[in-house]
Amino acid sequence: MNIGAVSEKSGLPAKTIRHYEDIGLLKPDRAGNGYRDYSMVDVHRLRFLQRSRSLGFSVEDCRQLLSLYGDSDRESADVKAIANAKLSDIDRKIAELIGLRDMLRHLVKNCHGDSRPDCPIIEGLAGEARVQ
Amino acid sequence: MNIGAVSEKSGLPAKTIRHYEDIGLLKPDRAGNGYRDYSMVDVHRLRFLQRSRSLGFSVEDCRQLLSLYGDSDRESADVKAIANAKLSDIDRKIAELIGLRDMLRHLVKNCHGDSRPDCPIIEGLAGEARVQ
DNA sequence: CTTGAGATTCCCCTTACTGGAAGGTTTATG
DNA sequence: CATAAACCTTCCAGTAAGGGGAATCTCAAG
Repeated sequence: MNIGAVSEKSGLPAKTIRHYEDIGLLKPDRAGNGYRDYSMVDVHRLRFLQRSRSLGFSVEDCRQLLSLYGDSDRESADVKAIANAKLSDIDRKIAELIGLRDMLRHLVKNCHGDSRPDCPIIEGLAGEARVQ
Repeated sequence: MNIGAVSEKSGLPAKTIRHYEDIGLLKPDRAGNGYRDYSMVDVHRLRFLQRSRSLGFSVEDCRQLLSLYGDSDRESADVKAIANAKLSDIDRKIAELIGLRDMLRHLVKNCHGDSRPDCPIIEGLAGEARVQ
């Protein structure tokens, strides 16, 4: 599969896919003409990268997550530790997104017509920032 | 309030806070000694930036979100449109995080001891990528 | 009054892409 | 077959969003 098809299937620009190869996140075969030749496994890795990058995980986070199944030398205990750490991150992100969503919903609801909302949304914006 | 205190309250490094000022996301007062002097509103904006950046929103997304309450010239319909667009993004992100979490949980559960997991997790990694 | 913590600016470095040039390949068309 | 469009290659340079660290200044404590 050529890079264009993979780009479409993964939702990532070809530039980014080549970049991920440069930094060692995948190593597609090469066809006789020099074109990169991707497998479905590559597509899966790239879709995964697209998802987790857009959710705020760093490339190094993604590399760890990808190593969870890709590295057959890795010990199971190690896999579990990494996965559990990432699970905490994910739970926190979910909670924060829900907070953000509720805040925005409140803003939309209290935004009644022709002038700016007069609710004290600014405090909601900051999450649990009730410090002083 | 000096930048150190604000850094602690917002969870952002001082460097980043100055950077956000450089790109126009806030404009703290200056004390007589030249030090930046932050208000609680600044702290709220920064906490908000910290949260939404870590959730994968770009700085420009954040700028729009911040403008939802900061710009008194903005029309309400405009506010609603932006907020609703961001709400869709947030809902999608939440769904993706939940998918990621379930995938990782499955991995942890099926990771029984001393060798690499033998479940076909690689397909789970790619989300709903059942294309061919 | 000096010493250490914290502030300032400035400049360069890093991460993670992104755009564009210059050129080779494949595919569709006259 | 020719040739043009579409797609691929590498390479180099630029952007976005900070981070490191020097040189200097200021504030609080002893």
